[in-house]
Amino acid sequence: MEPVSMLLAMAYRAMGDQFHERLRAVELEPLRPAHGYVFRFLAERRATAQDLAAHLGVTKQAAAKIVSELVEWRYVQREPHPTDKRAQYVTLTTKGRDYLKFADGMWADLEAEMASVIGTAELHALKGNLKKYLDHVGVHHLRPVW
Amino acid sequence: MEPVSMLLAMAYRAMGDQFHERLRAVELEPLRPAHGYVFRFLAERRATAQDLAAHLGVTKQAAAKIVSELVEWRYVQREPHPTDKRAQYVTLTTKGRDYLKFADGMWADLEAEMASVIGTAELHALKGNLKKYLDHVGVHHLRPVW
DNA sequence: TATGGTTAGACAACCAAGTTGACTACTTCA
DNA sequence: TGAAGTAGTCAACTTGGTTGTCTAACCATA
Repeated sequence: MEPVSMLLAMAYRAMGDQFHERLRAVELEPLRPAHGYVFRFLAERRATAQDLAAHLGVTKQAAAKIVSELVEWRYVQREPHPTDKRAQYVTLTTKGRDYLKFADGMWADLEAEMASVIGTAELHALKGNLKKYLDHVGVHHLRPVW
Repeated sequence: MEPVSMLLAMAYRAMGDQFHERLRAVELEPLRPAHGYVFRFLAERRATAQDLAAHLGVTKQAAAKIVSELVEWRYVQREPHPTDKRAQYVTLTTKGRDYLKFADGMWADLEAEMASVIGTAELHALKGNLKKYLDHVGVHHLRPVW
């Protein structure tokens, strides 16, 4: 039997491929996986470009480039930082939140398909065990898989 | 609860991070994930650069570059194609097979750690369900997650 | 058996997404 | 209040890919 690592990679890639295939049908701007990680991060907090850089695991210059792109496409906007005049907060616009909602819907569809294949209880157990493992290794949030 | 897609990505990335961390301690050449996919593919068959390109989902030129690199490091070697004078087979050297064995051992260690956290039976069920899903979506072998 | 279409691999020019390094303006702390 | 550190920008470079072109070899068919 294949190692779990390989099965995890295959399953993740299979879902991701279907996600992007469905996405291609509707989207305008060429959104890449990195953008998804940004949206998801910004959904939970206000963040500076530096915060994003740390989260994505890239340099601040790379993060700044991504932010500029997303600002241009109006998915995010810059706001003055209340206390630090050097910094700017980056936040989701309505368009950004709408996109995230749409993407979450597609992920949920793919999850439902998985549930229909392996069963709801099995899916629930699978998720529970993955969480247990993640908790054990101390991973608590999604970082990019590149 | 997070979507499965996210849990799969997190778990895969968590295992991958540990793998590369352990790898860093011993390796000489700067092997990247792409190389792992090449080794694993070559372990099962003789392949031309074109076959590799198709498997990796990159152009033949990109595949050729990777092959040249691995030949230089002596992980793989080129062999004349028996019937097609244009083509060359790429095969693993002893060094390549040794590396693969070593890597598989590390993946097995990480899997054992997972088993110790969630239980052997649970791990077995998890793998079985992932395979069932992969079978349903028609994915039968590992393609790179980039 | 000649010939036209296809394919494997090499070479070159280019591109995208990251990097490092340097700088300014502002912040923080002893 | 001065020195060290930090947010963001600009510019040069690196890397890992791309497209485009070419040659030699293959293969189908008339």
